[in-house]
Amino acid sequence: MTVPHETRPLAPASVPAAITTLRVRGLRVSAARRLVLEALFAAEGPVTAEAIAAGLGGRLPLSDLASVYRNLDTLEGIGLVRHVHLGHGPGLYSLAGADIEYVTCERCGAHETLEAHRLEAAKQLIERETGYRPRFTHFPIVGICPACQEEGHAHP
Amino acid sequence: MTVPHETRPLAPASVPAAITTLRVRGLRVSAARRLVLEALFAAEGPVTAEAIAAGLGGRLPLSDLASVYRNLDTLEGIGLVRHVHLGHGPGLYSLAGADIEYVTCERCGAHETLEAHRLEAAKQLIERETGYRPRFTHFPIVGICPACQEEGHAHP
DNA sequence: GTCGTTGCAAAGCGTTTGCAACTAT
DNA sequence: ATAGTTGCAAACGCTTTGCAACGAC
Repeated sequence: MTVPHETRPLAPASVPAAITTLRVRGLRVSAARRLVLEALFAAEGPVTAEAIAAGLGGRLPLSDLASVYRNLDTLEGIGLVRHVHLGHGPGLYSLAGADIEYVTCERCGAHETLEAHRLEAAKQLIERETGYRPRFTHFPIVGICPACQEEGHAHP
Repeated sequence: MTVPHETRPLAPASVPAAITTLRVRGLRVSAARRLVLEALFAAEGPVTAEAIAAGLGGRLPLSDLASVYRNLDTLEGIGLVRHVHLGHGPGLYSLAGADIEYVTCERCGAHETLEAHRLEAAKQLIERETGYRPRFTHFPIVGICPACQEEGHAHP
């Protein structure tokens, strides 16, 4: 998915609900695909494909990493899943529910989630100034968190 | 450099000026290092390490890609160079001159540069709302450019 | 039976690292 | 002479791809 979220997020309420969506779209319901969904429902917060493949550290069966990536991509394509890039590490995947945006600290990696409407005023200023309509869902706002600001500007 | 720009940007005026900075810092002035600087001065806009190693497509001698990365890192460490990640591709390097920030389109990859002060009001709103002080120099604002907005929200 | 999907292995991309040879100081 | 630096090759982390076997429909 080069351009995610072109489909409106569907905010699945449960694994069965998500599976119904799969069937409606004519996609098959395989064990591997079901596992990805279960992992995303079981996880608290966004997780790596690696973590899903590892069964969230033992809570679920292992699956093949390549298949996890393929399934995440498929699920993202139909709007059930989204992912965000916080800093340089691996992408973090989650269910495509509420309209969530991210802020992350480029110094310590801390991050926060925000309901999109809280940034609406700022986004409109940016749009007026640049013409671009900002979306902090796939790539976050990157800056310096409060704790790192207090540490002065010295190297840790 | 995990956290770039900790040193104030020095805005070198010319290759000789940058080389003076190298000497002041006690760093050696090798041919490879000089070539990286020449490439950055010769390039119009930010360029990939690959492009520098390729001599900007013939305009300069070839150099070793690993050395280019090491030198870019060194030069960034002393504040002569910065780099930005626009989308998923390779990092783009430039001389650390004026306080420039970026906006990029996640749909078509277009991007614009902005003097940082133009976004000051928006950044203050974000800081008030999140506590984070935004910096769009290393990671840009990502959104949808005017052209892609007009194309509606359909897939291309 | 068909065709989407899987698991495995291998490749891909951008970047970093180990190391002996080199060279700026 | 003594570091810092180079070039090469090999590894890295994350993600994608080719392909035969498999399984949902």
